[in-house]
Amino acid sequence: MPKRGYHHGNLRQALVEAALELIEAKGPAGFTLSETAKAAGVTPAAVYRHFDGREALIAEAARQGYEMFCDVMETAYASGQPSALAAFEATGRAYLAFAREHPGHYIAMFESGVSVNRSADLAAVAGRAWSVLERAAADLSEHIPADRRPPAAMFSAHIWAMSHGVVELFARNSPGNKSPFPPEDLLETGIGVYLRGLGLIPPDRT
Amino acid sequence: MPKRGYHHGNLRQALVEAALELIEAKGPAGFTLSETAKAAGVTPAAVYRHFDGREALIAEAARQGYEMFCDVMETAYASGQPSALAAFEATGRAYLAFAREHPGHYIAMFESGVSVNRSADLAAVAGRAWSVLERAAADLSEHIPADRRPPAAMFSAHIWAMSHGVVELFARNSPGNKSPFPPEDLLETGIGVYLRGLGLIPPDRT
DNA sequence: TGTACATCAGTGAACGCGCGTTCACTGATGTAC
DNA sequence: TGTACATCAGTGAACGCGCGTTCACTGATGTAC
Repeated sequence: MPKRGYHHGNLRQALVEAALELIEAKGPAGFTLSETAKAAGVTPAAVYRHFDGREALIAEAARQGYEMFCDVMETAYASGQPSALAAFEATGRAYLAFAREHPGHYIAMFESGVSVNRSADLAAVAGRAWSVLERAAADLSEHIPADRRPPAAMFSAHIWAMSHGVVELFARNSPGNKSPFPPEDLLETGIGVYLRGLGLIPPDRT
Repeated sequence: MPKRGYHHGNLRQALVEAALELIEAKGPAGFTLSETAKAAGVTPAAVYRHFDGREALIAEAARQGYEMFCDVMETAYASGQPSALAAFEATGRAYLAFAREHPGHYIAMFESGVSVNRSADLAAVAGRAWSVLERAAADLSEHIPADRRPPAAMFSAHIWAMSHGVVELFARNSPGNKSPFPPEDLLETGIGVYLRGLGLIPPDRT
């Protein structure tokens, strides 16, 4: 880290990180441009050297989140290859791990109210993330007889919905919303039951 | 409706309804006490005749939501009896129907940041809602051999997670987040696959 | 039925606050000669 | 190496705004006599 004088050096990224910490600590509504600037040790006006405004800052945080999310999903997918099942299960675990390790990013991506269509960049990277999950689902569904096979998009939508639901309802340390089970277990078993329902894993495997 | 003069007549409920419409239209962050008062045709200060403040107003909206939610869940559950499966499926459908028909309530309940432990009333009614789903799951899981039976709480957590995920990701008209399938279908098929995974419905029923 | 009065739901003005944003500026950095 | 200068990242003061909340008040309602 170079000396910190009048010029910050890398304020842009420092702002994104300060924003993420605030979002993580106080939720999407708790984030303000002014507080973010203060947390980065800078005047609110300085933010405008790097971003068009408040929304652009959150959007950049979300974009970086999607970028990382793509990476972890792709890595997980590759790690399970050539087994379609192993690849799929790895992406499910990666999803939850991402949400837990990067709650600020996750909130910026899904709960900040920033539309994914705000910019072409954002839409592109979000689409990439989506497609990893869909590819994993499509690979896996090839093991299902064609006449009983649900569309891969529906398959992945189910998994995404369950993953997101587990994150929102049980993986947040929201006061009083005590989770009856560790969210990892909840998601793992939930997906397990679901896959068994598709006939993709044997009925009596636990 | 009595004449609308200086005294409103039923301002308390009118405020709750105005708040719900605002939440529905602009999301949980878009809700403000002042705007709610204006929408009800009243000065912001008048709100304090009926509520302790901003939070108390949202909490009351959430409470009424949980109340209705309990009712529809219980009705759905009863409607499927004595078949545990029919009762369970009806509660799933009722969940989504509630979220779609009463988005303001749903948001107040799950996305407004109001803790369910804010008051004893709220906690009690939320617990009741929770328990309907759990009871439906418990009934149904009795048809599973004891050694392969997941805890009913886990079972219902899975279903709740998938339901909530479908609502959040696919049942909102958020711009650009186009749903590939109608959310009703998504949830119905998702739960169907899940139940098949538990061996609760025959493998080749569609 | 009519009058006096208590009640209390709603008014309207005011408050302090933090927000996002703008603007002319200043001072550190780095390049040209 | 040293000086002049352009660049531009950050300052600090100011803005208008809407927020939640408070307060003394006013005027409609309904009850007692």
